[in-house]
Amino acid sequence: MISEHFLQGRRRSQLSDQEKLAIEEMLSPPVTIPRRTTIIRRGEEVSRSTFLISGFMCRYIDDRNGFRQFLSLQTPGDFVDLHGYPLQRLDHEITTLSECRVAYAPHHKITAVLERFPHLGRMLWFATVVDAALHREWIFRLGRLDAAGRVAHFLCETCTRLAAVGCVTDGAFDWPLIQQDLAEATGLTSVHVNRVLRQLRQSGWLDVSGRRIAILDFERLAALGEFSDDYLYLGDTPQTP
Amino acid sequence: MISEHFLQGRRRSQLSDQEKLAIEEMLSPPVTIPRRTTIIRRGEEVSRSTFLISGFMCRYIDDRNGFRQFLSLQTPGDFVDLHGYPLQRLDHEITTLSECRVAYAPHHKITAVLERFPHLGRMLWFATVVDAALHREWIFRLGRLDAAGRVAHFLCETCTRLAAVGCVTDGAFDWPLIQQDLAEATGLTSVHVNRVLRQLRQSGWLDVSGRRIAILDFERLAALGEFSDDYLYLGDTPQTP
DNA sequence: CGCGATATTGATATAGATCAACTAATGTGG
DNA sequence: CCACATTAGTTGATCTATATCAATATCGCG
Repeated sequence: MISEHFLQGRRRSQLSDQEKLAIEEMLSPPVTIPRRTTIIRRGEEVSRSTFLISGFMCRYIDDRNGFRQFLSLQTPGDFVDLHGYPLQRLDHEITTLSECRVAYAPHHKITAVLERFPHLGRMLWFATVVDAALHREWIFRLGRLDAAGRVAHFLCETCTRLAAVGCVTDGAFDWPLIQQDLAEATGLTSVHVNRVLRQLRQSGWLDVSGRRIAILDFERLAALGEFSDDYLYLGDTPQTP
Repeated sequence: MISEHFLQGRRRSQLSDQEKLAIEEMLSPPVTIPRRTTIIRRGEEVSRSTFLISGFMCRYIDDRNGFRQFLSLQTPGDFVDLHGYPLQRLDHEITTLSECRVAYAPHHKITAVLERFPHLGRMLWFATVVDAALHREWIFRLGRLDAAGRVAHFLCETCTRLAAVGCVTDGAFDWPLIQQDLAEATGLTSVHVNRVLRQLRQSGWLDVSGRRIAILDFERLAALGEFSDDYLYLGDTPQTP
């Protein structure tokens, strides 16, 4: 099942078998996109949304001088631009960081499905407001944490999200981001990210080798980054209205 | 009409008279809240959402040491915590900055109304994803702009939003925020905000007097803050699906 | 009028940026 | 499979924007 990771670890259990099937039916056959490919540009009108099956993507905004600010890291199971369905025009770019497997949901199909399954509409709405909750935590991270805290917080968040979709083994996960990407996510320079990583490595809290990261001391990283996973809305299953 | 400013300047024209009436009916009678009153705390379960009729509110997250990061400034016509409807538990605090007039929408009433008016559901969804678009721009602002740019961008955004609901005359609007608030919105200290404001005042781009702000040179401020209003989704009225 | 809250200014400290090599990987065509 | 090119990572030296600390001035209100 293509969308098996959608809302996994959140309220997926509230989806009926019929609804899960309906999601599958609104998705096109999966396609593969090479790494570092931009699939949406700011200002673009969109008529379909992208579901990420495997790989990493990110959303970002470029400033006047081409400096880039990441807005989100997208991991398997994310409906990357579901907000494009109500918005119809996007205010940011989207690009692949690794080779990605995706399936598209044409907006007219979403509309058709939601007419038959109104409750599924609330679940999709829920997915977009969780996305906004992540944005809020990013604002906090950039506004109030120092360099080490930002990196730690970002890694804790990513690890927790990846764990929820089964992409973490023994605290380690694939990591296609280069240090420049980390810098663009945390509002730092790549030079400073490099120094922060060294510090975390030397403390024995982290291991970054090649294209993989191992979190060795999650507790300490979480303390450093003032991370708590409540804003991810994992694990709880109150009824979606 | 209590909710006359809801989605004003956006897709309000798509609301039928019946739908506008339905919104009115899901709102409780307006109440007044004194300035600097916290109405929601992080982690709190919510069973109603708050519509802001007049006054200013803000959402924020406190860090471990009580330092505060604003996540948003809420202006008249905002459905401040509509995302609480699908989320059911909030990940941030909400407080009034000035005396505010609000009306509450109990979630069970929203549910009832949406059953009768599915299209209204898409409009509410649209309102929450626009809110997320603002969050994204705040991430950009904090991650990529310097102090003066952040202040300028924030003021341009606020002025544009207030203008859309008719709260700006001759570039001037009420301003209950103290410099400490501006600092908490822009990730700076109040001392530095003070210096940036002086600079903008001396350049003749701005006039801050008492509890009012006048934007004297919007163009230059917008250039300084790399502001463009596209992410506010004003003025266009593509059909909400 | 007087007191607490807010704004302003100056002096000094510092986290992180910038600039500039240099090294280590990774990839590629012959 | 090697030679070379390209990309990514690392380190040191220096600079600068903003924080911090501290004092004073002004505002708004009871």
